[in-house]
Amino acid sequence: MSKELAKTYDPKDMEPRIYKKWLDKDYFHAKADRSRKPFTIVIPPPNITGQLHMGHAFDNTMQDILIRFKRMQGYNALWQPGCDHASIATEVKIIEKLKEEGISKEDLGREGFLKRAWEWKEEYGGRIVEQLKKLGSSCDWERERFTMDEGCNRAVTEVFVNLYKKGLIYKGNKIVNWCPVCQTTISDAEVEHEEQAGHFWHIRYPVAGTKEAAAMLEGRKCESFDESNYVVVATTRPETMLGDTALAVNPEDERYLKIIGKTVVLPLMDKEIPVIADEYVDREFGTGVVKITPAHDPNDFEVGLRHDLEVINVMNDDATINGLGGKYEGMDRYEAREQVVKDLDSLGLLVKIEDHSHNVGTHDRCGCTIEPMAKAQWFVAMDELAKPAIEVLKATREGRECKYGELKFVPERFDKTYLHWLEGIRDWCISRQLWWGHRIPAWYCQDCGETIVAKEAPKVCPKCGKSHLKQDEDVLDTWFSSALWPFSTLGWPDKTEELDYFYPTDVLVTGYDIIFFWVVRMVFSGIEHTGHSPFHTVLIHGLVRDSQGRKMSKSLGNGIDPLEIIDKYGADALRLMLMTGNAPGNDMRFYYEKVEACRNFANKVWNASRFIMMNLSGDIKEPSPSDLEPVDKWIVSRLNTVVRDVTDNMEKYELGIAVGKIYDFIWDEFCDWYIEMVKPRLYNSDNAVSKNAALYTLKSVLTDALKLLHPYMPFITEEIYCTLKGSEDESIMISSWPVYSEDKVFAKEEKAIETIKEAVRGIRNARTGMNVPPSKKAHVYVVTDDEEIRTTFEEGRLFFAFLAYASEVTVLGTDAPGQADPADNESVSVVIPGANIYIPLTELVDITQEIERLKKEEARLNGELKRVNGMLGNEKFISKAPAAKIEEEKAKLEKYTQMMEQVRERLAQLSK
RNA sequence: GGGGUCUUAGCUCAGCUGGGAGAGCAUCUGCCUUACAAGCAGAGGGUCAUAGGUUCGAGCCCUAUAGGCCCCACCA
Repeated sequence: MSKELAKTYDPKDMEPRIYKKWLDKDYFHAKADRSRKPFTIVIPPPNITGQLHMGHAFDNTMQDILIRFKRMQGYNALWQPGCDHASIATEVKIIEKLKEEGISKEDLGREGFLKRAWEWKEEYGGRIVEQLKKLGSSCDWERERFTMDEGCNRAVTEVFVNLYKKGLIYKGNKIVNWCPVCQTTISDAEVEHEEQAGHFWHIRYPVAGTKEAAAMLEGRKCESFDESNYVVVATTRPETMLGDTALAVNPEDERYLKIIGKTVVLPLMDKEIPVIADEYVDREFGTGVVKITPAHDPNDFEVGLRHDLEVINVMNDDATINGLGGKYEGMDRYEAREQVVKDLDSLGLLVKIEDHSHNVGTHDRCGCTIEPMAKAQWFVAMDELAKPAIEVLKATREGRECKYGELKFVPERFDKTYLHWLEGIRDWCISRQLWWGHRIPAWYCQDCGETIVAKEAPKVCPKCGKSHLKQDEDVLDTWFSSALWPFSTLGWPDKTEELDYFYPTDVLVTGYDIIFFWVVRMVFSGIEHTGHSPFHTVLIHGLVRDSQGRKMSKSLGNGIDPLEIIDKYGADALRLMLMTGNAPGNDMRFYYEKVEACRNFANKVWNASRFIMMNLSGDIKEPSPSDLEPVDKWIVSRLNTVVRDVTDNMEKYELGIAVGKIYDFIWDEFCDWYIEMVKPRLYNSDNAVSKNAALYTLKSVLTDALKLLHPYMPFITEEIYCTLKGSEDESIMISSWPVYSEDKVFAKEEKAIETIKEAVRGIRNARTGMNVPPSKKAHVYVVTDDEEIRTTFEEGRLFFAFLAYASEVTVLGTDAPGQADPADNESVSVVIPGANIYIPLTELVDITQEIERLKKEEARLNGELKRVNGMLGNEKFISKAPAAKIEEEKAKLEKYTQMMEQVRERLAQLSK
């Protein structure tokens, strides 16, 4: 006894109920099992600060589709879930919250703060997981992990220590990106460059020992300058001159040859600095003289290294000037800039100010302008790590074997993004001046200064034996642990069964915006620590934008909450909307109309299923092949093709194309044609065999179509499937994926039904053209000398009549004896290949209208003939095109020629 | 400065290895045809940005141009 589907499609109660069932049945759980092939996806771990947004919905829908598809195909599918501690993002949020309570993180102290952070994690960490469940995500929740759980912590320490021992992690005093607001370093990937309008200040630096220098040193404004006694430097950041330790010119610049090796006096700081020659200086740019501030500019830092210049950091961590900045101490960097310019002007050293737009680095999180600063930080040396990560992708693309496995991006164009970043990569600054995160496993001996990097806190210093050790205060960049995610979650560094079985994983799904942050780092980490690329395919998607194409963002307030959409339209509709009509890697816009259209499709599926079930009474037996009618074979054959194409598309990650085909099949072919075609058989109980064949076909085609749709719309398909099976113990998600079969190819029936469809369309078209209401039935004559067509219409008489609003169908030959000639003036005619169809509409027909219509048809055929003849008349086409294509065109020529004859004949009759 | 990408119906977008231009929404016309008005049956609407090229054949491949978007980059 099957229970009935509710009258209207209502996802609201259904979806949570079904999700709970799946959980209860443990369908999402995957265990290592040597007898089966694994398929693994690791989730991009959402931040514990997170709320599900459209981007997550998009990303996770794609993953769920792949996982469900593979699971149905028989793979042992694991979707490994978990969350990210999101070091800086979470810390910032907690600080905000503390601020509301009127306390700072320093008030709490490190330990107290961490306690609060863990409380935060407990409170908010589970929220996004609940939201992912609402979306239908079939993650193996029993394996849920966290980047700061015990296992991940061990992986992080292991990696850090290993890389340190290999010399690939080092502590160095280098220039880093410093965020004065967050008061921490950030990596290059976290810096956003934006064009800003600024100025070029041209400043005189007097040569040491000149009268100009003397005047300056006395604090007098110099009124006249001797040209050879100074050089002019153009700078966009005058305040950094407080830390200048040289001026540089190009060694081949004739203008400045004489001054190389001399010293100038640094204005305001009143000290002498050398003029050096370095290739780095572009003669054409600015004045050709560059001030060198090694502590506050990455290029200058490099120049400083080459020339052994002093590095003077003139700023505090909040970007105010420090004690090394003379009288500007305490001023903010922008205040200092103003004051410096003013002071230079009063000394007569400011030549001019030009407008100049230049790129300014900002922190992607807070938007604050980055201050490059020389600081002692921990780095990962990238050169050696990048090489195999580049190699594995190139090898895959070139079809070469690679010991690191395979790696490719879908779509392919993101290869370039990946390679370009890796090829130009600089060392990765991994230390952060934060508290929430993995603390760096380095200890410093307070007595002898030794640095000890170890998995466990050392008791005594191995060098001096004293026990006065202090751990490094900093934590690691949050991406350091994310980089290990594909293997740390499977148990690494232990040799677990899971790691052995599920790793390397298969596909990674993520947005193009985090290729640098995450994908690159997972690949080189995976290769370095496990010997393999952590996945063979990276499926890249774009951003979900608002209806005007803007990024959804909090500040704009244009974000659309997926949960609201799920609440209103259902998760299935949302999922379908996200996957429809979008090419891989492209951004998409969110429209309510699109969600509605998808909800309507769900409703269509619902009602079609309801209709079928309404008619399923008693036992439906599998009919013998001979009991299947041509229409049944037609839909089976069509489904078979769709199964093949959809599977093929999905295997190539063409998820949008695949679902488009499923959608068209269900709506157009199955609902609008097949169901309508079999209705007369369902309503007529006289022929039990025929009715059974129809019902069986309806049920089996629906079942397979639901299976194809299941990865995209898991809830509705499960609900219908179970109702159809009459048992809640069944589940479509563990049913087997339909397979293409040669036994289900019915070419003859496909052709026959297409002929009938064409006739039906022609008749409907003609009737509409004459404004005949469907309720007005009419006698339809099919006139043909083609035996096959004749049989087709004889066999399909019942449904043909139903679809063509016929009171009666008569099939006859052109010279049928004893029949009234249907081709009299009082009828409408429809021409299809191989046959003429006449409908006497005595009282309604309008001859002029009919002639008009036929002339239009004649024109259309003319166009077709012209095209075909053009091709076939082209010698080059005949000699070069594939034979099959030529045959195809010849067949068309024959078809159109014949139809044209029929049309002209009819026109001649009517014009009499 | 380098790279990528887009320009297809009024709107938003598909168009998989080149072989008769598609969908959804919108518009127009009929239909309450006993699964569905969240529906059914029809209709109109496109020199596929521009100019060349390759090819028997180009929305698709190549080159250039125009405009839009994105990413990367240490020209002070």
